[in-house]
Amino acid sequence: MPISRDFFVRHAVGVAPDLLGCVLEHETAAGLVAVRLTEVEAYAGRSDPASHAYRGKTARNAVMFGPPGHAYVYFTYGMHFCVNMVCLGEEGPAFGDGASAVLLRAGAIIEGEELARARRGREQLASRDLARGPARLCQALGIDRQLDGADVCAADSPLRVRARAGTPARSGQKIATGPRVGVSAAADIPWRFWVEGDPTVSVYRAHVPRRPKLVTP
DNA sequence: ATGAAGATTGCCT
DNA sequence: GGCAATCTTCATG
Repeated sequence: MPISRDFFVRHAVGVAPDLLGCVLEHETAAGLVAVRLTEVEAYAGRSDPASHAYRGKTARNAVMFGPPGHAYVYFTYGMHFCVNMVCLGEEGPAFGDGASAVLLRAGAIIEGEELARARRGREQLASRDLARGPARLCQALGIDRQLDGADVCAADSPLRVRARAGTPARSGQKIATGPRVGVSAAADIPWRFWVEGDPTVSVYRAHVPRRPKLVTP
């Protein structure tokens, strides 16, 4: 049974830490893959310079301006997908004027590891690396543009979120926070949340600006 | 129409 | 730690 929509009907900064320990599952003809989430990042809407919603609604980010509890999937770097959970906007219960979301950055595969491994391509990967990173997580679960807008609170949806059994604290886990990864703007705001000590949490990599384009003489 | 940057990753030295 | 891969999106001319 999927998580209640009410879970997402609040701001992303509140939702993000509560998503740790929840399960995201994607069911396809090939089978089902499920991950227990271990790392997420919150993005506020219009007020957040790092958010895709900062400059208003466009064709790409339209789902973020819709109702909470749906997936916002985007394509980046010419080859990778990342998935977010849409939450409530900043300006109250009226949908369409806020657009906050939580980026799912990493998790541990708890079901369908064989399929996840096949999708990831590399046979020699350690289990912990299968969904360690936002684009890897999407690749392991087979998430692509087709799932943009999918309702993760509906039982008949191919992409669903299941509530965690207990709080991380209850199972002896601590939640750590820090600056978001890969964002140049608002780097001082600690809206990245992860399960401390979990081996599936992604390793930090500094963002390197690309070298300038080569001009032909 | 054009171009620069991007919520990244894998492989190289 | 550095660099290439690869293409969509958005801002600007």
